[in-house]
Amino acid sequence: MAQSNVAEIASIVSESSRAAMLTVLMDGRFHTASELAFMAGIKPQTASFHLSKMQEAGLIVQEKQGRHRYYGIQNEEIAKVMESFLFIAPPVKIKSLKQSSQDKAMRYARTCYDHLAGSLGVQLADALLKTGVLREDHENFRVTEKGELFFKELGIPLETVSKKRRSFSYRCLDWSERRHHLAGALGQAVLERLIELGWIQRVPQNRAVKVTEEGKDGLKKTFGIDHSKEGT
Amino acid sequence: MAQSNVAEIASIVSESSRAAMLTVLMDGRFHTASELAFMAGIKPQTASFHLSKMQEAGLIVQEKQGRHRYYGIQNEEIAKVMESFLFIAPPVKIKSLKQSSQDKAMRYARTCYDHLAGSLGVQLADALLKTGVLREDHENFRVTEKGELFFKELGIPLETVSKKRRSFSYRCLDWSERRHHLAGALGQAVLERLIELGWIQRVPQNRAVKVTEEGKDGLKKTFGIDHSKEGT
DNA sequence: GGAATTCTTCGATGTTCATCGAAGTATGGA
DNA sequence: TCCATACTTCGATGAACATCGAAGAATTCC
Repeated sequence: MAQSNVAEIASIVSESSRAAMLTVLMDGRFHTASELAFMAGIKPQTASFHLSKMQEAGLIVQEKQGRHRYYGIQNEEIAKVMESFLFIAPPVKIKSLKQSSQDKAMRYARTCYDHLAGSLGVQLADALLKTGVLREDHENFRVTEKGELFFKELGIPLETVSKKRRSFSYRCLDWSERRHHLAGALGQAVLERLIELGWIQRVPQNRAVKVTEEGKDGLKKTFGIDHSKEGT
Repeated sequence: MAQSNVAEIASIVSESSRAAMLTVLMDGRFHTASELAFMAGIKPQTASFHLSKMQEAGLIVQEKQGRHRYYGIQNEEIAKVMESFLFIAPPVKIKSLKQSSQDKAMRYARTCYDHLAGSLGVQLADALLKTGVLREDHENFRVTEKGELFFKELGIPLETVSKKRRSFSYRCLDWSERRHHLAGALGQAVLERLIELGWIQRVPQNRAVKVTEEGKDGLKKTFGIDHSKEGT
């Protein structure tokens, strides 16, 4: 009767190999087909089959580069929905000490698609609100006059950022904190800049990011974020 | 490898009969097993099988009443994720004139779990913000002092509403409007009150709601909402 | 107590779909 | 030109699972 297309999207995500690949892609970076196959523990043929299926469904995009094919999440909205899944997905059973510390690290700070999430991401958004750099404006954050100066001093040229044809600065819900953090082009720019400054570093294996010693200092001075403990 | 539980939840929703039943349940009301079976176009046995599966997964809850078993969406979070699915699900292909006007009506005003959504829901939240009844406060709306008086006059006793053990007044994202509307216990209370006042009426077949003649008048006077056209 | 209703459990059936081996296409390098 | 790499398409296999008939449990009505 009331055949909904919700089922179609869900059926894509429901397969464990595909879900695994999507989870990998949630780091916001592009990955090759064979890399994704390896991460999901399947043969390249099978991965190819799944990837084309997900591409057809509009969940991911492909970019050819020589004999490699790079795959990435289609856009922010897809990433957002994937993230929202974690809201109701039962918490992962922690089996090992290693997993436990990984989980802790992820909850503290991770990338969500192309911006910063986790406790650190939420603290950052909070700090920017509190100091009047950003203001809440319906679904989005808005940069105040004071904010324009702030980002300039931080080394983020807003003119360039706002030229990209995507939503500039919207609020993204954080599954571990259940609070919003900063997303959109501005969120991406901030993440990039923090990495560039050497304040945080991506962890190669997963979406977690690590705060460096300079980072602790810089985050304290620039944003007033004091963090006594963090994940491994 | 990195077996995610996201896949488990998705696999529940991915089956078309289950998706159909969940869609029906998204009106926020409880329905009997046989009613859901009929709506999904399957035999009672099959529906029973699906319902127990969804219950086990924590998506829905059961309530026994005599020889009937009533099923409903587990909680707001589940409803929220279901709603967020519609964000990325491709728009339904409109085949008939009837479908087209149904779609129009749904977009104009519908229930989202237990509160008001659609264009009307968003307009309402906007109006309450503009007049200073509510204020945005992170993920939630907050009732101002002025607001307390407002709701009292509207016939909604806030003391009673806030006693319920659930989030009082949070912001829910609207798939058709891509804007937030009012959810939580307060959102439910407002919907109930508007129905009680006879300003809006539920449509039996689906989640759409209809604004009555008194409703047009009342919404205009109380909230300043002027609506020139609505769906059928 | 007996009949009707509402829903569930069990078992058999058939279809859908993920998987991988084998073979085919494109790209890059020697 | 030939080979290696990266990825795809095709076809066969096997397993998971939705479906429904039949029969069983629980409840209400007479």
